[in-house]
Amino acid sequence: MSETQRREQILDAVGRLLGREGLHAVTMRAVAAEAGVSLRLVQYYGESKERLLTAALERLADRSLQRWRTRMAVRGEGDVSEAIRAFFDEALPTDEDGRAFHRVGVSLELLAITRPDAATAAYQDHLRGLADHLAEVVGADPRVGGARARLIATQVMSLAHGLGSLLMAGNVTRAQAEEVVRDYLDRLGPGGTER
Amino acid sequence: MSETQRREQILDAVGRLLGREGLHAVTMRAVAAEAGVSLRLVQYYGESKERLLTAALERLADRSLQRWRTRMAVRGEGDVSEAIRAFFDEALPTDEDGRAFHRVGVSLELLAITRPDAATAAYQDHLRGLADHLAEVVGADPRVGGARARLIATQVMSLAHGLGSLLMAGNVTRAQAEEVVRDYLDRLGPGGTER
DNA sequence: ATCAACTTGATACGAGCGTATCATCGAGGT
DNA sequence: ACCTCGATGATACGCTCGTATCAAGTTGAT
Repeated sequence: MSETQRREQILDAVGRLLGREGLHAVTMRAVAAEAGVSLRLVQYYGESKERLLTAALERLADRSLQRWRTRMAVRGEGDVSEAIRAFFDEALPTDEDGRAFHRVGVSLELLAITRPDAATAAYQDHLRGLADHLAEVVGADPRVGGARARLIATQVMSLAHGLGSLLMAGNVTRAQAEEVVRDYLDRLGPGGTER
Repeated sequence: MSETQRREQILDAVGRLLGREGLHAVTMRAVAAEAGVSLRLVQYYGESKERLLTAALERLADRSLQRWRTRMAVRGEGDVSEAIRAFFDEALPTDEDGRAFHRVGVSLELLAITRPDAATAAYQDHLRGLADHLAEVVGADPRVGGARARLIATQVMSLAHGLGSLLMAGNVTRAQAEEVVRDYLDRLGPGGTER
């Protein structure tokens, strides 16, 4: 097995643990068991727990961004509000995959908030990448200015993040969340450009 | 020193630790040091770490809700969008207190998400209490129906939570956050009732 | 004053953590 | 064929964690 394959095998295990049980479940030994390798191998490729976590989080952030990018690319043109709706659809934790991703996100957020870590950089990179791309999609509509596209992107990301949290906590149902999104989009205007 | 004073002294120490350094910093020994008491006392009043954490989180949640309640009460009547603006003002982590509270919130969220804990109940209670009160304030306007008030409350809470995360991560500036809020309120309509 | 019940402190214990050590394996260049 | 060096496994070390234990101190009713 090649070095990069080994590395991916281990980083994937970290990702699965994060998604399934959260940050506290990620120990070197748990990663080894999840990946089906020895503890020594996790040390060998991960170097240290901090490096391992950072690498895994960067990988996950990259992946999510890329997944979102390809989804948008395949969708092609279309209404801006349609694109935003697709973003919500992708971002809200409605299935187990989405919930796992949300757990990863909250873990990363907590890490970034409470430690002057390298995780901070990973989190910021991820947010910036997402915001950039979303602003680009919104700004593709000629009726929307660049600065306004950025604002809407921030607003949409915020709403999606917060709504995701309420959804995960069981504080709102999926139907209620969808209604909130629909209402937001309605008020944004059919072209996403009103005001 | 009375029993309840002791209890508060210790729970406050937990709260300070959570706000300053996050969930991972809360150990029985760290709580003891922060409260200036012996480890044994923390055990004695906290019973166990899980109970201690749960009690501290419930206390913090209650407090924040109460603070928000009194703030709204003192404000008295006024425009609905004015009340929502005040909510954002209170909820967004713009000063160190607000940031500490946000750290507590994320800690609680992660706990609620990754463990079938008692923390889950505390988190849900807090969210529900906040949503109830916010919906009540919004619904006080005769132009807003009850169901719609609930929807707006959910939307506002989501936006505030998500925007707070972006703010904490340094992904948006305070000015940008305020602009996003202003834009949202503008689109909501002067009476908070449009559509 | 006495005794019982509750408080407080010092210390110990077992478990799990991240990390380090050391020996063995296996493939590739010479 | 040999030798070298990265890859892998088994095991150990030191630390911190939550919790338990035991003794001493304190308080209040009688």
